[in-house]
Amino acid sequence: MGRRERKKAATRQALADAALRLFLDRGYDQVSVRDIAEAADVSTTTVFKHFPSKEALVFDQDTDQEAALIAAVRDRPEGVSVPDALRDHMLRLHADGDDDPGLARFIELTESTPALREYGRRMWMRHEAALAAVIAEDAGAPEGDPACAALARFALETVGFARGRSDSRRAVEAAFDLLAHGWSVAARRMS
Amino acid sequence: MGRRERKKAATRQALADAALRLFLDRGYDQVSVRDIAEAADVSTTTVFKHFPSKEALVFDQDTDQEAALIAAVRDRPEGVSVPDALRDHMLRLHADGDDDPGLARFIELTESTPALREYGRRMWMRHEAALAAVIAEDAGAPEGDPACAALARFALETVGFARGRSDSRRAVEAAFDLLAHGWSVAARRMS
DNA sequence: TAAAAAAGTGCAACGACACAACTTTTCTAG
DNA sequence: CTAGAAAAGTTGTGTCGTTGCACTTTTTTA
Repeated sequence: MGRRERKKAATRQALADAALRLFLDRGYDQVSVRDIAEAADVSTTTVFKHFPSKEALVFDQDTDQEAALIAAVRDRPEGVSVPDALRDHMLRLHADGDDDPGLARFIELTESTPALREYGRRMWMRHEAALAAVIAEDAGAPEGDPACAALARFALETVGFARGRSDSRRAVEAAFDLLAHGWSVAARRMS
Repeated sequence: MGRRERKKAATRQALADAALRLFLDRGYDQVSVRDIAEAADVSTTTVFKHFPSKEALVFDQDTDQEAALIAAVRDRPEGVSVPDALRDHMLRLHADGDDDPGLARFIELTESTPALREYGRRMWMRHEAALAAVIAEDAGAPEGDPACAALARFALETVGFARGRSDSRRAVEAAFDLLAHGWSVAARRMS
């Protein structure tokens, strides 16, 4: 990696770090892009050369969730259904927030800020097509099969559904209970 | 109704009309709030006294969809399950767009504009709590029961899910097929 | 009927973001 | 090793959505 790309990555990182620090400190709406630019010692417009929007500053680290999602379906243990594998994956995601306090702070920030909640949801839902594709492939259904797409959509929705609910674990389980039975019938029809 | 309220309603209507006309004519992003204000001969600030945001100008007519939704569940014919009743309701909504050309233009506008799509979705999803409540009441489940809430959320999601899909009717049906079986099991457990 | 409460309206301004012109830095071809 | 292409960064300027403050008008109450 050349010096150029290293410097670019460095400014990008500096911006994301400064943004997160300021957001956690003062709250998202109380920090302007100018503040962030100044904290990272660059001009305001430079921020938008690195990030498409103010919200994108928060969701910098792309912890390739899509790959994990796909792996959860494809590499599930023998005898486990697709909905069950997805349910376990979602519950695991929830559990991650419980031990890492930094991640918990991050989640609390994104949940309490409407703009960030929406943005995060959009990012998360982008994986619908990819998830639907693995499900279809796994079930031997044609690409773009509505039942597979619906399962993908609903499964992804569960994390948004669980938020703000008193018992989020139970909410996820109830949601997947709803999906599991219908899926077993649909899957039987396919193969 | 006093003279004051009449004038207020008049300006509000003038704004909504001007906005819709301009949006359909030039496209949402090509029309500024200042344009709309000028077309209705008021100042820019006045627009926001009547509507909370630019998007709200489009969704002016509140065709109380929530009541229809609740009625679809509560007044469903004997022997029809809740998911089936909701599926029929959603399919009926889709059919509405096919005969009224004005509504079709409106839908096309909201679907092709990202900001409007998001806003419309948020408005639509607001009914989740109310829908979950009737479902719970109907099933004899406690208020806030996760399974009922999940069914409400997923049922509302189906309209967003069907959009942009080649065969939207089939998409809705596939989605409800997924829900119906799981629901019959859950409902059995309750009563 | 006078005063106070409430509602309507507008000006100026802020914050996010786009765009263009220009400078500086890094990479690459000869 | 150097000239110049290419990319990164800066500055300035402007647009658009949205809001706070001040002002005016209408309605209500004493």
